[in-house]
Amino acid sequence: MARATRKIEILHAASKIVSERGIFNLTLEATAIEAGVSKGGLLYHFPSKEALVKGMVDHLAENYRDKIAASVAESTKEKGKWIQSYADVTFNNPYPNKEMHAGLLAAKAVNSDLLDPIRDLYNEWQTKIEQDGIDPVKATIIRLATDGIWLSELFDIHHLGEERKEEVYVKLKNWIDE
Amino acid sequence: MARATRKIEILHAASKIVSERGIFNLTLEATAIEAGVSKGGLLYHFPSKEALVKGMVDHLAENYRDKIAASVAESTKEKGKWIQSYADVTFNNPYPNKEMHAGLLAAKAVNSDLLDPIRDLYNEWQTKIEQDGIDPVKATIIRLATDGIWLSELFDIHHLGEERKEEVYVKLKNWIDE
DNA sequence: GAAAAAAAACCGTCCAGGTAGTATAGTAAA
DNA sequence: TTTACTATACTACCTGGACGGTTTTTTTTC
Repeated sequence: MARATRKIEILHAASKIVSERGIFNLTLEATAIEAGVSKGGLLYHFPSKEALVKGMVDHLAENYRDKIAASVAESTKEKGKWIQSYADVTFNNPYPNKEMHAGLLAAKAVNSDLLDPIRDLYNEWQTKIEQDGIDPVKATIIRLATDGIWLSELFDIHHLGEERKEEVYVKLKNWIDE
Repeated sequence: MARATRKIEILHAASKIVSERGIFNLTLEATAIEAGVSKGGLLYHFPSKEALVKGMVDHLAENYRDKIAASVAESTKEKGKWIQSYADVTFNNPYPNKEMHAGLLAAKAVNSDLLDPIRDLYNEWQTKIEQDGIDPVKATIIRLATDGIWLSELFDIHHLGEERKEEVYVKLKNWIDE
């Protein structure tokens, strides 16, 4: 194995293009150039554009799952560790979120079915969050609010100031332990 | 055919295509066919694809603004009528939301600057929501949670069951008046 | 442990099909 | 006369993917 990283490099390149230049600029050639590989080389790893986008989504879903799981494993809380971890990771990790944004947009554009791994992820989390020792409705609201932050970052629609964002974060956190 | 409606029909057709077939199928020809107009006719109203997408966003921003404003005007509440209206409209109006989804995705794909009218809208609402007689952090959380519903509908990621959605809605509503 | 064979990783060009936008000539109604 | 279109043809360009190579790495054989 020359290096399993080549595939990953290509996926990062693709995400970068979507983030910085938009989905219409995600072409095979542009991705190849960004990744420093030839078009043929790219097609060796991902035999079609759809395969490339599928690769993006699968990869980020796995990453995100691990990230949350690691945070949960570290937690010493008795109740609400899942929702706490979900909020922590989303509020404090701009980087994987950016890849997530790119992956979601690309998948939505190319073929909605490619979003299935994300759907699975959400279903898993929602189940965990609802069975985590706190009121499931409350937990769901916290999840939704966290997703709301996400939506505004995805479209750059309305950035809460850092201060207000922090206030929201603290209030949600306290609410978990109430 | 009535005059002013043609442009709007074209915009609806464009939204429909984005919703049902994805952004890559939003071509000038497909839009013209869907709207029952010739390609030349479409280009008469919208001289470029970007102009078309701009039309989509401008139109839906205006619509949404009116919708919320109407709900606020109807409200008899003293406090929290803005956040209440925002939640009401978003939770209970699947239709304009669909157009919003299409417009957001199209604008994000074609040219992020086209999202400016939506940004203005959000800034206006956020200001109103924070100056509406209730704790601004609480109000912001409710807004975010409402946006969270939106996110999951946009990507069809995780549909809360109707029951849970209703529970969330009720809890948020009660929280406003607390 | 070196040579040979096989597999994996990668290159770069070519092409058919599609798309935005232009051009033009004409029609119908207000 | 202007506005609001229809219909068709055309251009200039881009893109996905096929294809036939080449190089690098791994495995097998002697």
